Amino acid sequence: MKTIRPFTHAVDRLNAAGLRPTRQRLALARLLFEDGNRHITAEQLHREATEGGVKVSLATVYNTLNQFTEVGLLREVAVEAGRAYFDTNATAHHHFFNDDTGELLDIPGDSVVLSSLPDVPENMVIGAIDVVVHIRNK
Amino acid sequence: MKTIRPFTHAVDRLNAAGLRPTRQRLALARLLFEDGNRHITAEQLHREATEGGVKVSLATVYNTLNQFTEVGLLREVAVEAGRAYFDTNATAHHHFFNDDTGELLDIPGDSVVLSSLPDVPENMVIGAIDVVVHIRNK
DNA sequence: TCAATAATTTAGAATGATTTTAAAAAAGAA
DNA sequence: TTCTTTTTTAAAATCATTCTAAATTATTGA
Ligand SMILES: [Mn+2]
Ligand SMILES: [Mn+2]
Ligand SMILES: [Zn+2]
Ligand SMILES: [Zn+2]
Repeated sequence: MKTIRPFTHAVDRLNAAGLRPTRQRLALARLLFEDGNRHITAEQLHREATEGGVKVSLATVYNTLNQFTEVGLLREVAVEAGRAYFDTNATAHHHFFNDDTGELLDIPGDSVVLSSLPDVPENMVIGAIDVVVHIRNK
Repeated sequence: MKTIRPFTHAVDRLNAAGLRPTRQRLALARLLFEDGNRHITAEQLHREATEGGVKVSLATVYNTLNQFTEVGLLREVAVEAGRAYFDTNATAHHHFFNDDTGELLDIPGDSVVLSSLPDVPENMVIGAIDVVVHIRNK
């Protein structure tokens, strides 16, 4: 008996998001979501697709990553100027960033706690809180 | 009677950092440090200099911002891919980032407290912790 | 003071990431 | 099938940043 889990298949995610399950989008969705959470750049995903025999242009990889982000399947994480990382875990969580290797890593669930929040400026509201813990070897 | 304060003048900062106090570096140092803390991009600083009658190339603005960062007079803050912000407060502190306007703002001293830190991966050490609180209007 | 030397600045080219354009291909509807 | 809309794509364009190589400026040490 099969347990019903949401978004088990890439095609379901795309349908739920109102995006046509095209060959390219399906292939990229599989690479992104089929093996647990990932943190990846457009270039990395494009290389991975190409090496895996998926014929897709870099422009489409960018389009797709941006579309997935718009519909909430991904989120963008800013760790250093110049490179955009996409995170397959779109829920609120924080990151280690290895400054030496450029690797982005999730910080486990509740191991970072913000015990107090600052007063937000007049007429402003908090959208998201990003904590990046920079780490290096040794 | 004059109170002796460190780095009151731009020239002192440059000397202390072992950087020749050239016309361009002095002008940029004044713009950066003479009116309290600032968060600024290379383009912004270049425009400000140019409008203020200081003749300096964009390449030199980049060179200078990078040099100042290397010697610890500035630090770089990553808030969104594509743009590098430089912060005249190089000590540890956190930021509000206005996603609508691109304005970067200090969070007052101790109003953000990380009450617990994550276990750092094997053979790794924490370099810095950046907290960015994204805010928007209304 | 003055040339020799070293550091700095600069215009413009180059790079790298990302977006745009406009046309071809694919997908969905009828 | 056709018709219509969406998607993909190659190539060009854009934007931030760095590099190159030559010109300028600052420092050194007779
Ligand atoms: Mn984007
Ligand atoms: Mn830099
Ligand atoms: Zn993550
Ligand atoms: Zn700051």
